[in-house]
Amino acid sequence: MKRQYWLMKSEPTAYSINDLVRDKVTCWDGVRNYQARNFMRDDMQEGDGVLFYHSNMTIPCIAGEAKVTKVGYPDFTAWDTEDPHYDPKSCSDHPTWFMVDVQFVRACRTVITLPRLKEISGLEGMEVVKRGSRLSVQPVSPAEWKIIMTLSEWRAL
DNA sequence: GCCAACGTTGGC
DNA sequence: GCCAACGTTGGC
Repeated sequence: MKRQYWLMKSEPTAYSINDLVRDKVTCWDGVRNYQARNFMRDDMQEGDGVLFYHSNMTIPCIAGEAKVTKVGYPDFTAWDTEDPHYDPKSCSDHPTWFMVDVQFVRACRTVITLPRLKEISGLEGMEVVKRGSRLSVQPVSPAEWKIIMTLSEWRAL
């Protein structure tokens, strides 16, 4: 299948691009929204591009690029009663929640802020620039991806 | 810290 | 199946 692109939100206090630099690969656990779950479970393919987005900070921003290295599989943190995202409705023989693995690709030399994204012609349709957008995993069109790749210098590590 | 927007829950 | 109440997300 043709390569697809995504934007994935993380609160940097919980998990930041620097954490991904350190870990190289991480499982994207803790998503508890059906629409976001469906993207991870049904649509994401190995090699897909990911924009790593820092949400819930003073100035939200795209902070780096990652790629999908493992397609959707059950989010086992949902079965862990100690986990903050524990969900008693999910059981291991019929999991409710799914996650993917993502691998660090490169970081923005200077992050691409949300206010800036809103000013860029061609990005008006992006989910993340829309008011009230809460979806934490969202598709990005090839055209949008291409534009965003020109908006920062990218630092491979 | 506030609050608008949104998703989920549960009573009916 | 409707919808009010509630909890959460996330920009500001």
